[in-house]
Amino acid sequence: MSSIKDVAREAQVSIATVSRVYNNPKVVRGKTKERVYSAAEKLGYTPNFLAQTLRKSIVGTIIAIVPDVSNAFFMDMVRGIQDYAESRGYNVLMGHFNLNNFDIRKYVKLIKSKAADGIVMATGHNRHFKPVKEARNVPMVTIEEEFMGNPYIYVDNFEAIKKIVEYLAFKGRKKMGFLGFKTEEERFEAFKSALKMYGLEYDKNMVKKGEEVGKAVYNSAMEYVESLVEKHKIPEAIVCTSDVLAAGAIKWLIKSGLNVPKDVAVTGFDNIEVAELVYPGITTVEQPHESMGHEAARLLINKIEGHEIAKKIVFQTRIIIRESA
Amino acid sequence: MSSIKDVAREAQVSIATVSRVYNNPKVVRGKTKERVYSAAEKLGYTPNFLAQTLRKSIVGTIIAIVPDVSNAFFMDMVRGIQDYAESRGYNVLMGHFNLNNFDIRKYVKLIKSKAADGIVMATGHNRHFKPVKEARNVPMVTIEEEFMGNPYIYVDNFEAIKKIVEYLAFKGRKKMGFLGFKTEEERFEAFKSALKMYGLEYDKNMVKKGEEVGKAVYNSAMEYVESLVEKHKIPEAIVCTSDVLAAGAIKWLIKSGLNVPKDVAVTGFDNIEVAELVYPGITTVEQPHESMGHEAARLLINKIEGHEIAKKIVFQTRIIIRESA
DNA sequence: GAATTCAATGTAAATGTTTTCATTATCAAC
DNA sequence: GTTGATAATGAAAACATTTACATTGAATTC
Repeated sequence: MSSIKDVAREAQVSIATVSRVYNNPKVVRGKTKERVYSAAEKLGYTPNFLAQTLRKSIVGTIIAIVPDVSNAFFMDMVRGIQDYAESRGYNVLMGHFNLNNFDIRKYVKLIKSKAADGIVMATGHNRHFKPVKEARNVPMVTIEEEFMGNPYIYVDNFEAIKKIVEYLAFKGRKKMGFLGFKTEEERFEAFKSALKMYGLEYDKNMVKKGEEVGKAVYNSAMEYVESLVEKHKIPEAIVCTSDVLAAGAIKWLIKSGLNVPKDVAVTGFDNIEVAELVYPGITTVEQPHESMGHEAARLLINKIEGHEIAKKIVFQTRIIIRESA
Repeated sequence: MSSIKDVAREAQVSIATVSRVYNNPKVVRGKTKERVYSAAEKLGYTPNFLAQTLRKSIVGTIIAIVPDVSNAFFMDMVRGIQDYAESRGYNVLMGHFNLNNFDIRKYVKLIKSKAADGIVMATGHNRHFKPVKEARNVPMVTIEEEFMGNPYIYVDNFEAIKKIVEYLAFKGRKKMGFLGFKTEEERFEAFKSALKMYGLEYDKNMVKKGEEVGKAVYNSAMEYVESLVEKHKIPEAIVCTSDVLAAGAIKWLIKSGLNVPKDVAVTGFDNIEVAELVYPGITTVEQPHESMGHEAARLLINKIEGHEIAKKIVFQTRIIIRESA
């Protein structure tokens, strides 16, 4: 690989001039510029990123940490992050979160060692995650939940679930079940509180909060429906905390000879492709994943570049009505 | 940020010694090491990644380019890439591919400027992608299709589709339709060739090859089924080139009052979560996405580190039988 | 024609490391 | 107490840049 030195020699100028041609072209004479350009072309020169950033001490890379489950949800978010980062000239380094084997210090180290400037974290479990002292001064923005007092992107789960229950109640459904995961407390609380609000009875037998390890999502839905059938406790509606869960529930309900939505209405959460793809289409809560990623990246980059930024950005959800409820 | 210099001063040793403590600890005396460690601790020192790689001229970053559609397929692949890269101490930079707005030169530049060492490319469209002269000497491994003579990871589409048709024929299905995209020529050819092999008739009316721009996947399935119904040309089986297409087809078939698989059998491709999630579960071809990513990363990193590597790695597919066929 | 100004370019320091080579300290053997 | 060998450390070059400061040269003004 040829360096700036080689180009300088070839073009018969100093290295400073070559550097200027790339960083501040207007200060160098047209003719000299020409010489430099053709020398660079001839030698196939590209400025060395490492040396540049070492000198300028601005890296231009952010880390995006998402769970390592293959969910379209996170893929969309990553895309939002990436698109925006790109528009600001930043690169995105992939990080991944694994519930039973995650050490954020690995990523913090990348920041401290100047391999990257900041972190967008969307684990879905920040809340259950101990603060890490090394991460104290690392520019970080989280999605969905707060972490260590950093700015975060928030979706009003409480409001969303409330709207869903309201919709179901409005449609005349009384006995409602809940299918979610242990970590989604806010949504569960919202469910219970909404039931109360609409004068509906809460039945513990119709609730399942799974463990969420690995690919248990599908099994969780299956077990849930099986236990309902076994107990002869069939709700008139099931509120699920994700579209994947809802799809699973629908599948098993149909298999058990029940009709969705006639016998049992089912609602999801996320509005990912699956919600549209299955039959019946899933009535669900839309989360603007891509925009969330977008905003997270925007906050982070602004912070990195020293601007004052918001502490919290709240996104509105809306209900998408399809056939399942 | 404190540098190696600061630590050296604090510990009263030379910078060389500090460096050695981190890179080659056994050559420095225990007591000195102690001094250095506590100085580093006190100053919160982390070696500067940029300076390190500048000096060692080994970067330790690869770029993973995947399409920007939110498909679990690619998410799995990225995970495979990332997991393996991590195990070799490499970071993964996200790149994304957009059919009508993709310029690989952006990524090539990152390599040339030493921001990264190589590229794993999984666009699904390499074949239709013009060679780029700048990319000539860039370490690159592609997935699914060859590109510019680089090593690639291959799945035998021909064989896979053949197996699917064989299975359907074996089940007594005669009139078969095909739903895929224009770019998937190999699978289409395989379909036609397999029909011939089993003495079945090819009916142009039962074929759709969509354009595949953006999120058209779902619509494509809908239009396909609608046109079949309109023409009163209902096949006994439909071979789809992805699970998403299959799910869409199933949904619209059911909506049209047809029974899957009784009236129409439907098969997918990929074996992503959706295949398990919908009802009826989709009979499909399993592609080992994660392993493919894994192998791609392995090849690339070996190439980067100067080892001799394979030109082509072929993965075996297998049929996963569920309810839809 | 000398003085002044300004545009264009060059020199050299600085960024934070690793590593080669040279030097010094330590210790055993005679 | 020398000598020699070896272990531990230091000095400085090298990696590829950017940039503050200095220098040059030409044009402008008087």
